[in-house]
Formats: sequence, structure tokens, C-alpha cells
Amino acid sequence: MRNRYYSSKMISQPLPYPNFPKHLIAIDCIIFGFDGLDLKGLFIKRQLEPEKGNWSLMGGFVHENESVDQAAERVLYELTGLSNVFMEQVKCYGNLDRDAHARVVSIAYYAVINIHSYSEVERDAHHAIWVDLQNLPPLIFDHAIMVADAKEKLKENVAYHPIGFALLPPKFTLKQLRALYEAIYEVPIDKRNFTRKIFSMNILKKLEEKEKKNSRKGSFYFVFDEEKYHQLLVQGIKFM
Amino acid sequence: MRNRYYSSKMISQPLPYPNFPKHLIAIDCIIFGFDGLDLKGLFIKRQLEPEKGNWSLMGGFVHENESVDQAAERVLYELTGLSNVFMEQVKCYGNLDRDAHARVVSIAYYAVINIHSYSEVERDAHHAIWVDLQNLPPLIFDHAIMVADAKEKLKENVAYHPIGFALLPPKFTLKQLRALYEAIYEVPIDKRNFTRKIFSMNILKKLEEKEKKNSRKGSFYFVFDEEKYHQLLVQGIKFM
DNA sequence: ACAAAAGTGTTGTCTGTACACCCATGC
DNA sequence: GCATGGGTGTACAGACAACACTTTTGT
Repeated sequence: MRNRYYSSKMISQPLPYPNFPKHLIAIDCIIFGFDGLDLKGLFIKRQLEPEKGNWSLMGGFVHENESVDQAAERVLYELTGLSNVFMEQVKCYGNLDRDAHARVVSIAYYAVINIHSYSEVERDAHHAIWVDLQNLPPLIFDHAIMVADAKEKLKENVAYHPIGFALLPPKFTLKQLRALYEAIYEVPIDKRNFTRKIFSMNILKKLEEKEKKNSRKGSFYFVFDEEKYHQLLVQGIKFM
Repeated sequence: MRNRYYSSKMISQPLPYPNFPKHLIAIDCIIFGFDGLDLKGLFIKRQLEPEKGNWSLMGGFVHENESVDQAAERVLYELTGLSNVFMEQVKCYGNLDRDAHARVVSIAYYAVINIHSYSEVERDAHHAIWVDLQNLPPLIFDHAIMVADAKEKLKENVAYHPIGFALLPPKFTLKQLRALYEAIYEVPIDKRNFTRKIFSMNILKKLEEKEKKNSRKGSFYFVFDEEKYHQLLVQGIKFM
């Protein structure tokens, strides 16, 4: 019984749960971006020993006066200047030896951002680099597992919600949209089948404007129908 | 930069991360059982003020010398005497006011056990009761959200892995198996379609023995083909 | 012989997937 | 006029869902 959640100590003592140890709680952020071709993640190359030169996720610690979700948002904001970004918890990582320096329990979150919304200035200031997730170098601690789990979560989420659109610029071509899904799912997707499925959802508005860099004919730009978009965000839909 | 994960302090100071607060970390267990008709969860009715008489999940705190996963296994063992049970992390819950008594970050795990493997003696000792998840009373703190999230995770997992079988006795009828899936998914399932699908997986072995309580004709008992079972556990399959 | 649950097939619909040619345009 | 990528439709296969009667046997 000594570890029952609510023991009688709770009542008789002014400080609740006085006999239990406290732990450092970290946040690690897997920040996804899309450059039009590959799915990328934002990593920092450590400038200091130990682990100097090795790659790491961006992170921080949970403060006393903030929720864990708030901590994740704060960490993202401090490192990228971005707020109101889609973030979702991946998992809690609590192995004893996961951080070689101290016992740290870490909670991973992933975020999806438009790769161009993160300025190069800010990126340099934090020694951050976009890395192609297909060719990931070794990462410190258990960060590679976090990235793999986050990719899995992203896949699941994108399959039922239009969150992937946050990775694209405001206007985009069908080819870019398809390339995004191919990058997330790491499989080729049939052009005609994809177009049909996306159109059937009625979330796209075709613009007059064409993208003319890649072909003589040019391909139409699209934007989201915001109303339909938010509806699908809430109610869900089967994308893939 | 003050919250960068690995600051220079890490190098110059003997204690790493000295400037960050520590937190109590709790484990809350959603323990699923199946009585042949309904999906149940194991809850305790609090014997003490405050929140006396209210329902709570079973839980405990994470110690210094154990991983979070180990803590979950230990808490389950201390409360039920069971080990080697399927457990999976649900999520980390970190709102500031989630526990009214202290700032506690909690990590929820769910477990699936055979409802008869938990003795009545042990259950009484911990004031634990199996509660039908369809008619859940109000729970303390954010436990109702944890239960809802755990049910969702269970559904997802059961759809691709045969873990639901851990909820059944060693030998069971097709009717019981179907009732289990109906209870987990909270929808009626067509008898013929279900039978066909289950048989097509080749994970069942038909016994000579029949269950004769429910009908004159009697229904055959089945057991798992352990080999095939573990194969599907690893590689996955689409159940539903 | 009858009551009560067990066991068993077929059909239509939908969804997913494979596949190839014409179009519009800049040079 | 030709080279380049953009845009579009059809047909087949497999999965899923709906549906009802016969079998067994204890009383």
C-alpha cells in the first residue's frame, strides 16, 4: 500500500505527496517542414562538448508555472518565434539512461510549420538546420526514436485531418500537394487518383494564377477553402 | 536563449541543468477487463477526504531509480499482483490544475488483463471495483479524459494487433470473441462477416470441447494458435 | 416436437488501384 | 513545330456490408 496514489499522508500533512521524488521534465520538439520536395526536420548541431558536432532536437525544460503543453509552445516560440502552430504530443520518454547527464524525463511534441516562416536569421542564431528526414544523421540520446515516433504520428494524423496543409505555402500547385503526401508517406502516389480524391473533398479553391516555372503550360495555384478546411479538421476525414 | 536545451552551464557546473525546477511524476493505470458482455475498467473508490467516495484510477509515483515504463509495471504489480501484462503508454497529462493538491504531471498507461486473473481478495484489499465503461461515474481530476484516450488507443491497437485476446479466458467461444470486439468498438458486428474474417487469419484452433451453458446445441471452444498469434502481434494485420 | 442458440454463403456496392493520351504553351 | 510538364477517365479487383435459413440437441 505504500505507493497508493492518495494515501492518508495527503490529509495530515501540509505538503501533499511529500515522500515522492521530483524529476526534471524536458520538452523535445520535432519540427516538420517541407521544401517542395522532401520532408525536413529542424535540428541543431551542438556547438559544445560533450556530444559536440552531433545532432539534436530542439528542446527545453518545463517550468513550474506552465502546463506541459504550454511549455512545448513556449519552447517552440523561443526557438523559432512562431506561435499558433499546430503541435501535438508524441509521447513521454522516461528511460533512466536516456540523457547521459542526468535523470530527465522528456516529452516529445511535433509541430508542422511552413518552412519559409522560419527566418534564416533566427535559424542561424540558434545554429539550427533543416535536415532531410530520409537521410538523418545519428542523433544524440533517444532523439532518433522520437523522430521516428513523430513521423508515425504525423502520418496517422495526416490520414484523417488536413493538417499537412500547414506545411505548404498559402498558394500551391497540385503537384506540390501531392509531393507533400508522397514525402510524408514515403511512397509514390498516382497523380490521377490523388487529384480525384483531393477534389472530392472540396477543400481547394482554384486560382486564376498559374505557376510557370516548371512548365510551358503552367499549373494552376490553389488555396484552401478555410471554412471546409476547419470543418474537416474537427470532424475528420479519410485522406489515405 | 535562456532555455536552450544544452546550455554552457552544463559543462561548467557539476550538476547538470541546475536551474530548472523538478516535478512530481505520477502514473495512472487504465486497466481493462472483459466479463463476457461489457468492457470494464478497474477503479478505486476513495476512502478518504477530500474526494471521498469519488472514483479514481489506480496510480502511483515514479521513483528515482526506475524508468517511467518500469514505474507503470511496478504500480500495476503492486495493485494487482500481475506482471508480464500488455501495457502501453497513453499520454502525458501536464495541465497545471489537473491535480488539485499539487503540481503533478501524470503519465497514463493502459493494461489489458483477463478479468479473472485479478483475485477478489486483492481487489477488496485495494478497494477496487470493475466498472462498466459504458456507464462511467464521474472521476476525479482528469481521469475521465485519460479513460477516453485509453479507450481510443485500445481501439486503434486492437484494429491492427490481436492484443484484445488477452482480455479473454484461455478458451473461448466465437460468440465471446465477437462480444469482446463489439464491446471495444461499441458497435454491433455481423456474426457471419466476423466469423469469416477471424477464420481467414488462421489464429484460432478449434477444440473438441463445447460450451453448453447457453444453448442445447453448444458452441465450440477455441484457443489461439500461439505461433501465428505472436507473428501477427509483431507484423500487424488489419482486423477491423 | 419444439425451443433456442449455433453455424454457415451469396450478392451488390464501394473503394482502391492500375494505367495512357491529349492539351497548352514558350521557345 | 516541337518539347515539356499539366491535366484528365475508365476498367478491373478486392473489401465490406447486408441479409435468412438450416442444424443440433436437451427437454
